[in-house]
Amino acid sequence: MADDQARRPRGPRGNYAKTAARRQAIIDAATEVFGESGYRAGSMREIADRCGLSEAGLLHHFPTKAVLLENVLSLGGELDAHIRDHPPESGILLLRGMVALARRNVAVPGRMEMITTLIAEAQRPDHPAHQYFRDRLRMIADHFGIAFARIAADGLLRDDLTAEQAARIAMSAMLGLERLATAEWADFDHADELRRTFGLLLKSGTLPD
Amino acid sequence: MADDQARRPRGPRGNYAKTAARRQAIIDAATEVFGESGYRAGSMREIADRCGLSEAGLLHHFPTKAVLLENVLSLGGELDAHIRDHPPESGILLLRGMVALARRNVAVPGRMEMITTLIAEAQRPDHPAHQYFRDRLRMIADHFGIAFARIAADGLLRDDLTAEQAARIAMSAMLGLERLATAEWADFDHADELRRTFGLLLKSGTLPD
DNA sequence: GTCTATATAGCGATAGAC
DNA sequence: GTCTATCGCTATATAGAC
Repeated sequence: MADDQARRPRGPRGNYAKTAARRQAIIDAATEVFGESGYRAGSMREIADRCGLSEAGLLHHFPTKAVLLENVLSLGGELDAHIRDHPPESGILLLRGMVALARRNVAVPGRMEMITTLIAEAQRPDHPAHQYFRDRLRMIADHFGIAFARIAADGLLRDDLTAEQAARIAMSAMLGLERLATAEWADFDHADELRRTFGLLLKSGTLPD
Repeated sequence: MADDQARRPRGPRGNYAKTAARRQAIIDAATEVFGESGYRAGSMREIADRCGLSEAGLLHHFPTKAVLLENVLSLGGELDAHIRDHPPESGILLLRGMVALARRNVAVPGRMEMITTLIAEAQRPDHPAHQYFRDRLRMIADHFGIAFARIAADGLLRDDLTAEQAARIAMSAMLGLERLATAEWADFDHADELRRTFGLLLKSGTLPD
């Protein structure tokens, strides 16, 4: 595998594919470990062990622990980017997008646990992921705010709620389900439950699937 | 402690008040530190420093870090005991009790942060507080289950929801608001927002205050 | 690119003086 | 009841051999 790559006259030199695969394996292991133990308590040794690597070998790919965390989070950012880069044309569509996002997040093994664990830990201003989660929460809040402002303008919101109240309730539901999802006995369909909650906020009583 | 008890026939001897005050100061500091850094990352040194005590001096009052955590949590248990020991006669009253509990929890400075932080950390089965938070979540789930079963039986539940669905939504709302409460820009009345959410689940649309 | 060996630092906890 | 001093452990990160 390495020899094929080395013989090519142009393009990347070393065996990049192998390195990329190794990096991905490290990121996957780090997601697991950070999810189980958090950032600070999760050790580089544990991550290295799960990749069949020594600690120093791991540090060759990611020079510090904080850099590794950044890479783990930016992977998650690709999911979040879906919200950021796709401003939907209607509030209802945005709610549906949130349900879809929740569905995808639960599907990635260990991801929910990692997010829950890191969010709590990152409350500290000096935590490497503090700013990231601050921005993420703010972004989610803004999007719900926009969604319900439009829904209210379209006359689809329940009469006894303001757009701000509805946005806060919707956001609490999403955050709460994230936490409930980590309980092993909570074996219901989280995304569907979120859809049902959103429906309660509308005049019609349901959010179309 | 055993020696003191053996020697004195009745009534307290030494300056017990001073010791009790010191213990309380330690618990307050530990609540802060565990809330900011979590149990594992939060150090006994940091806690000792905030009390103006040396590390060894702190360990005189609480022999190990785990024992200190137990004492910090059992303080919170006094709040939780309110739910456990006061089975209300109606589902509506139970919901009102939950709103009141939320109101009290937010009022204790640093308590919400500590709970959020420790819950995430205690996902690991080997964490000293794992069982405690497992039981706590289970207890909350059970109480919501009972509450909405009664509400449904009384014909007060929305027609398009089952009691189980309503209980899950209510619980998610409570957990989500706990997390939202730690965001510094979320300066709304969390307990009132919870009351509003509960109202959405009822046929009447509102939960009486 | 991966290893062994090591530097450096912080942790919880103990021993014993005062 | 509180201190200083210290032990034993684990952590991140570096240096240099292969």
